[in-house]
Amino acid sequence: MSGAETKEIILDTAERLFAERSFASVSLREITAAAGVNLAAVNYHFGSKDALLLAVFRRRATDLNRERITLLKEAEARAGDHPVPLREILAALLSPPIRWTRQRTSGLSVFIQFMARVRTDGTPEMRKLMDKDVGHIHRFVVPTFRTLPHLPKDEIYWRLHFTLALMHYTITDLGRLEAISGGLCDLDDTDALIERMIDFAVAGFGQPVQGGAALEVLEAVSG
Amino acid sequence: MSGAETKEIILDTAERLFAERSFASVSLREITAAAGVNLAAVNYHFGSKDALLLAVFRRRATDLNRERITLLKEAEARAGDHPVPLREILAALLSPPIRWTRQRTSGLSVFIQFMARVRTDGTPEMRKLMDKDVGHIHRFVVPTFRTLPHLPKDEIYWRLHFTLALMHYTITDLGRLEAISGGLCDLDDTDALIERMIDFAVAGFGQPVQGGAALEVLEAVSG
DNA sequence: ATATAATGCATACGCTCGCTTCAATCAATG
DNA sequence: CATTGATTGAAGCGAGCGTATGCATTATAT
Repeated sequence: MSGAETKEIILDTAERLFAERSFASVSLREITAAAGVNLAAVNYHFGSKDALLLAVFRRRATDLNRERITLLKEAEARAGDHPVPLREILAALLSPPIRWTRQRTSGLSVFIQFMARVRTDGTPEMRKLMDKDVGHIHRFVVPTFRTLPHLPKDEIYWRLHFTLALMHYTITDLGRLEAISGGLCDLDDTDALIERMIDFAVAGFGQPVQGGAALEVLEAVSG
Repeated sequence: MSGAETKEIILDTAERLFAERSFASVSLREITAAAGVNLAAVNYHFGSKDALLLAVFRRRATDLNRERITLLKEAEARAGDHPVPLREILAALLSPPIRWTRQRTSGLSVFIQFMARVRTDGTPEMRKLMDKDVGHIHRFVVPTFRTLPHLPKDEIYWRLHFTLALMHYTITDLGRLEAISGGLCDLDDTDALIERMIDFAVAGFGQPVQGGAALEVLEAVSG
């Protein structure tokens, strides 16, 4: 096995285990045993456990955001001079991570769960990783302002926050839905799942502002 | 200091630390040091670290669900023979944990974050705790079926899932919203926050079913 | 007041952790 | 084939972990 192959196997295994359990509860011995490599390989190739976590993150994070931005730019191109329909902005934001989650063959799937864990595992290493990801959201805030000019900006932030909630919770706790519904909900149709989620979010954006009606937004929302 | 006092202090401190960081990354030495008690006190009063986690959970979980059920029953009483307005069902489900989160003086606040961590910390101990909480949701599913008889049941499950997402994400990641919005959003007005969240969810419930319109639900939703 | 139980405290055990060391092995090069 | 640099393997280090033990201290009850 070449050195590069060893690195990849370690990254894959660590990504999977970190996605499943908390950073502190996964030991290097467990990772290396599952990966079939020597214990010392992690420190040789990555330097430390913390650095391994960072490497897992780095390997895929840029890909994900690139995919989102590509979708957003396509939507902007389609819109021309007009504001981008909200539905398409949200689709660019939500569909890549959801799709990644659900293509079971690829390592991208577990990476999304890994990301979700990073957001909730309160260790300092995790928080550092999280902060690297805040800036990308702003790229989606700006076109949303333009699409929904009648909504106060703080209201848009709130509703984007709730939209991210849908995504985040769906990624981490879809199994819970299966348990609650007794298997009634079809979790395998990814496209339908994304549509459902976007429908829900778009409806949330379309509601009038608290304390005052703003029905104009309904037009912009439906694009 | 009496034995009961010691137990309470340990529970408070453990609850806080477990809310902040992952179960595995918080050591008994850290807990007992922060609590100002002896290291052996945990094993004396609770038996083990796992048992301490369980005790933290037990102490408050019943209170939370009792409060939710009380609100739901009040809403049912007000409704009489009519279906309970969706808004009130969701308020009963969402407002207790959100209120608990935001009353900074009380330990209830950190307990909600503790619960949120339990849901995402993938350790086996945590999963056991999670499973204890599934059943309570069903109490809210049934009246929702009755209020929205035109919606397919799986659709209701989906939208309840999304609603729980709003709650969960808001509890865990409100700081993120503050960062993204640059402090624009007012996070201190709890009532307004709850209203916003319920508005968003009600709007999501009010949308027509995928592939077909069902405008009747709009009446039921607004109650 | 004295006996008895409950609790607090300091310490230590056994274990696993992340990390290091150093010799063995492999691959490529001259 | 010998040499060299990169990688792997096995063993072990000190530190921190959860837990157990033994004894001091305090509270309770007769």
